[in-house]
This record gives sequence, structure tokens and C-alpha cells, in this order.
Amino acid sequence: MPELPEVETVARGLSRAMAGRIIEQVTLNRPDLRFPFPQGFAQRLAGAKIARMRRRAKYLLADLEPGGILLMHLGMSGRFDIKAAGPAKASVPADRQGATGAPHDPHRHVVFHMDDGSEIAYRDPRRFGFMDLADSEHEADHPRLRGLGVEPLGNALNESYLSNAFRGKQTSLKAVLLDQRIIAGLGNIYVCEALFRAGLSPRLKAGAVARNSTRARKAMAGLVTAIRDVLNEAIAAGGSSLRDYAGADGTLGTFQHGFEVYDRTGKRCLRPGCPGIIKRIVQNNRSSFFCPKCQH
DNA sequence: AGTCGAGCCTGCTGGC
DNA sequence: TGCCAGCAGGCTCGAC
Repeated sequence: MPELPEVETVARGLSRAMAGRIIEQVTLNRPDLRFPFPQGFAQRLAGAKIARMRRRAKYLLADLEPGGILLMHLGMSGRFDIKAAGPAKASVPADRQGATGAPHDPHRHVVFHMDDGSEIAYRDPRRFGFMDLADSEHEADHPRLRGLGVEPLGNALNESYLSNAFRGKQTSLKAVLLDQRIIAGLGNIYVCEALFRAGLSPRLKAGAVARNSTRARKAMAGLVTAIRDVLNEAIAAGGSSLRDYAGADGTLGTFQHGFEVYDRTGKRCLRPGCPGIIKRIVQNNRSSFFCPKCQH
């Protein structure tokens, strides 16, 4: 359930651990995650060098040399555990590791064995994550990447883009902001937080905020700012650590302490002087948290 | 075409 | 204490 700030944090952690190194071997402990691994997945990765690790929306992309892209999505509960190279590893034969007391972890689905002796393991209890391979030259045509909207931290997200995207839509602001075809990378937490900062109700119809009035334009500009601010602050804090999420190096993000509405049902609104109580409603089968007093 | 609900999985929490 | 319903950061598919 990592959203953009968490995926960005993981990408940076994985970059430190994997970029410039060669994958010696890949162990697959099951044939699928959410989807089956592509044909020859492990074989095609073995021997490849990871030139660069980056993020697109909530996807992790590893550029391989001599070619190809390893595409990974963390789903709801995916995370990476990095085990640095160390002398202890070599001294314990593989067939004795069980006897040394290391508990078997049924959720370590994929292990990347790097040429420096380190191991990067992918854990995902709920298995909503997935991995795939893409062609370097046709990245934008990959079924998972094709159709993704703009990056919320890029210049493409601005008032006029959002106005065009929202115009005429009968759907709620909440649903439209979660739509990855419009803005790619926002999830439930940061949409709730951004709407709070912008003072906009999640129940507003998107089309109503895209009208050509001074008030609507001001709301739209405020929303763009709120989205950028909340994401940037979350990235700076290393993401939000809830339940299953941790950064790739095992460190925990701290932005969950900065939530103003998410998971704060029944608590006081944090806006100074506001007597509002945070409310939870369900929209499109997802929880929305907001302050009825200051979000209109 | 746009919108909504169900489903994929496992694990944790809160209420009885 | 124990059990079970409800809920979880995402995404896709099918039905209207």
C-alpha cells in the first residue's frame, strides 16, 4: 500500500543496494505473485547489471544492462529486505541454515542474489504486488505503464491540466484523484491529506471544481499545491510506516505522525480554532477521512 | 464512456 | 481469553 512517497523511498534504498551491481541469480519461491512471473523471468535477470533504479507512479523500474527493464509493484504489503554481504553468510552452509534457528518465512517470494554477496528479498504477505519485464525501447507501451497519468511532482501537473481532466466529471473529487490515468501515484492516504489541506470535501463533484469561476480556479490551484506539498513532505520523512511498510534499508518513515485526517476518525480537527471532528465515510469502497467543518 | 462494486490475499484489531 | 467480523496504503475486471 505504499503510495508514491513510500515507493520513492524504496527506490532510493534499492538504488543504494543494487545500482551498478550485477544480479548473479534470482530465486523464485513460488510461480506467481498477483500475476504469474513472465516466462524465463529468473533466467533473463541472471547476469544482468542494474544500471539504474527509478520510480514511475507506484512502480519501481530497474534499467538493466545490456537491456530490458525489471518492473516491480509493491501492491498493498510488498517490501524489500536487504541483507548486506557478510562473512557469517558464507560460514553457514545452506543446508544447515534451518537448523541454526532461522525461521522459515513463507512470504519471502523473490530473492535477488547480487555479485557483492548481498541478498535483496521481496516479501509480500498479501501478494497483491507483481513483477514483470519490459523492453527498454517500448517502456511506454507496457500494459501496466501505458495510460498512466502525469507525475504529481512534475511540471505536467498544474491547474489547467487538472481543470481539463476534471471538467464535466460527475464523479467525486476523491475518486478522480485516485484514478491513476489522471494523476499517477496518489493513493488513499495522500488524497485524503491533500483534500484536507486544500479545504475541499472528498464528496465534491470533480466537475464542480473545474468550473470557470474565480472561486473554482482558486480551489484548483490550492489543490495542486496541496498535492505537491504533502507528497514532498512525506518523501522528506521517508514515507509513512503503517503495518507492512518499511523502507528498503529497514528504516521506518515517520510521516504517519504528520497525518491530519487519515485514520483519525472521531478526533479533533487539527486546524487551529476548528471545532470539527474528523469523519470517516466510504466512497468507491475506500475510506475517506475529512473534517466536515473545514472541507467544503 | 463513465462509474461502481466485487474480488484478489493474508494479517491485525476491536468488539463481543 | 478467544473468536470473528471488519478493515487495510492497489489494481483489475465485469456489469450496468
